[in-house]
Amino acid sequence: MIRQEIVGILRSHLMEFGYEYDFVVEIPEEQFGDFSTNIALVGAKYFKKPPKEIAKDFVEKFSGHRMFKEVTIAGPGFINFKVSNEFYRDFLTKFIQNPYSVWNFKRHGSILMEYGSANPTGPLTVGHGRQVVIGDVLGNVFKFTGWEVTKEMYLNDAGRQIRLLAKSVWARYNQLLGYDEPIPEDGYNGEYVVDIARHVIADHNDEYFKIWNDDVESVFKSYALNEISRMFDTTLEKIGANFDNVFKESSLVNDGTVKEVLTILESKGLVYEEDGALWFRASRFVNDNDKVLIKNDGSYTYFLTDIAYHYKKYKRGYNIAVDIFGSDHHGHLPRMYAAMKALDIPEDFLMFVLHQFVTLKRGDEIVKMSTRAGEFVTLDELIDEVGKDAARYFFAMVDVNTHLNFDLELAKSKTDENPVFYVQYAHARISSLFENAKAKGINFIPRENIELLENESEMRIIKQISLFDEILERVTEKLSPHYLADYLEKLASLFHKYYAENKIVDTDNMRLSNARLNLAFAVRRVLSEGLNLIGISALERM
RNA sequence: GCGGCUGUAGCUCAAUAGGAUAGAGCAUCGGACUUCUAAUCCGAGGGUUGUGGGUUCGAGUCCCGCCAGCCGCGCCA
Repeated sequence: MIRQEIVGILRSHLMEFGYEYDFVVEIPEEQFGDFSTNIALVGAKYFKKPPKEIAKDFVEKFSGHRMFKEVTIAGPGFINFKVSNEFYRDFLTKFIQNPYSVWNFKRHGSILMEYGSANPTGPLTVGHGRQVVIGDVLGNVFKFTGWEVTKEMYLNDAGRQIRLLAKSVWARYNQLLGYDEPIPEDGYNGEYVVDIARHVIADHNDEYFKIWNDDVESVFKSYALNEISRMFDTTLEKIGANFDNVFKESSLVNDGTVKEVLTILESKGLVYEEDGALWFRASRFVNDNDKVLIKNDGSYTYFLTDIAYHYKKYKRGYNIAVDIFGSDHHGHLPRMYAAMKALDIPEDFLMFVLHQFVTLKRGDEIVKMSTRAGEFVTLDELIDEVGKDAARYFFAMVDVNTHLNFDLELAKSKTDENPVFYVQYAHARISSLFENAKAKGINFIPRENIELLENESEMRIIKQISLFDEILERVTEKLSPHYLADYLEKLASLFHKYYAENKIVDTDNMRLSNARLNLAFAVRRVLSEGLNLIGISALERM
């Protein structure tokens, strides 16, 4: 917020000088000030003057400006700003009165977030967990910053994999009834497959023993789907993922969207037949090979239904669609962009977040997760072991592009090795301050005595508070939630330090106590908003 | 072979559109609880940013080559 103001002022001064070019206002190392700009350095080639002289011209314009305590030139020509205490105190007062008056969120459009999409053929994995948390947090932040958000999960209930699962369940069903039917090749081996078979037996006894046809397949398919959906729901609830909608692949076939898309592509001459299959001319739009839409056995590829899904997303009126996948799906991107172009859907409609993989560790030991052998650690087990808060925090705390090393021992530990509690503790600490104040007969009055705040650490904290909206914007621009976690840790750290150095509740100095409680109050507000967005609990007491 | 991501302190990670002396946490070592919660705080050590070139006032960041790791390159999803 403050940064935007500085940018604005600088830009208008730049225009007065008769120039227009890009520059940055950033937060430098503390010794240099609160904010800093390279406007004079970048301007050298336009002004045709040395950066330091240009800087001087700018600095003159700032003399006597109420917002700043100091504007100086340093190094090769940086202009450094030190914001006045008065300005910070005004900011704090406004913030406490109504945070939304200082949070600079515009009204944005509508956005459809798709994530956690999985074949309903087995339990959600740890990898899905990362994806779900990234999606959930991004969705929360988008909503908070003024977007209309729909969080959606796509269920691939129409393809070959779900049929394989049905057949696998049927094989287990026969085995349970005493016939040694082998699991199909590429089938599913996990224990949950046996559980589903048990359900079928409970309801139908040996009705389908050694009988396999299309009708039987659809029976087993629906048992499998129901069971797996229930498993998904349980797990998703445990990790606190709030989907607005589950979208079934099969609905695109049933409501004719797939056909509609095929018709459009055909009418544009973008499909052709070869080897008994129907192909899409992806190579016309992107640097990739053509792709199959309909296989030679007449069934649809995942690609075709996914095109239909995205066509439908666009038709549903969203401004932007964000898809979150594991990085193993990056091969899917070019063909999707090609399809969007083919359907005349604007280029900036579809955005992807590809997150890197998760490695589970127990101390130094890597935990093997092999899906085929059915010996994976499921997301469910992970949450049971480390808890929702730790799981979410760990998934949200690193850049989506960074391979995540998830240390189970660390996530579980209740010691200060664990970064999860740091922020929560700051929140709990402040809550206890207020209890303490109350017990000592200090009656907290919002916005009173703020003029008594004057030391460096107090100003640092207010500055950090003032950066909240900008950090959230960054989360949505860069599509990575880790900026928020970093921010909250920094704020918590500043507060812990402040707490250690200053007595906040002090009956010998009631007015100062009230001033400091105001500051603590604002910190707690930001912490709880931030923790909320990440989806972990803001505790009153620890 | 081609493509995507990654390589930063012993470990896990940051570094805000190319900015100033590359920062945190953990671990290690040394301090701080008769005083608002020590799940905290203070201090110390720890680096040729994988490697070799290039671009410029300035490179962890951009370009080219090389090395290493992960992931793709299906009529799987």
